[in-house]
Amino acid sequence: MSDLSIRADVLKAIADPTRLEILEMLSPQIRCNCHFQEHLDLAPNLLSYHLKVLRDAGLIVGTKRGRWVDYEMATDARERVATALPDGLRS
Amino acid sequence: MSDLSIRADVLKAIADPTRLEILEMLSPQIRCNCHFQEHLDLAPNLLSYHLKVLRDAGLIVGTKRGRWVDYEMATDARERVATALPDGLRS
DNA sequence: TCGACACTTCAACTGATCTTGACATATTGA
DNA sequence: TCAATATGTCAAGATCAGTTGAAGTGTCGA
Repeated sequence: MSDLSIRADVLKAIADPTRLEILEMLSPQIRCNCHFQEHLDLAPNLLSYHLKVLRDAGLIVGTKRGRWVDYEMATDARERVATALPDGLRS
Repeated sequence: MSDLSIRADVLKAIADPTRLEILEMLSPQIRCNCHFQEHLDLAPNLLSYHLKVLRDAGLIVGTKRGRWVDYEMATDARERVATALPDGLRS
């Protein structure tokens, strides 16, 4: 996997309206899956899919708590995104 | 078109290895299409397609110069991307 | 231990995006 | 003007991501 592909994958993970909304909700709070469920008119399995894309990209981390899962932004999420962006577009 | 979709579209435009490479080449130089042609082992029409995606997203601007086209980063490209990013991931 | 609940995984479908090849346009130099 | 060059457009096919419904896993309380 080339460096460029990895960077593209991180950006692809963010480049979706639903996932943008999830990420907004996680800045800077920790949220349980059920919170998204309530606010995002989305089938539970579809929500699970989008969370998995964000997890796989290393942008969020999920922690099981009983029968729930809490999600939070990964500590290096911001850095990951900054690295993925092309030089001239980093703010 | 919702705000989230627009933001997602800007990010989608960047979220591709070829287009990331094009954007790198444009930071901060102006390049003619032929420059990409030389450095990006890509069919000319395919290159044209990727440049169009970036143009449509408002991230680059093309200027005809004789039979060539010069491309440069749009002046507000950085701002566009910063706006598209979710709150917690802006650097 | 059983059923309900929260969440995830899987396989199939659909629509979007990427890629290709053929063709179109516009500019330059012979 | 004509051929060559640089770039762009179009339509078709291939590939990938999002969505759906059904089935699976693990946890809790009765």
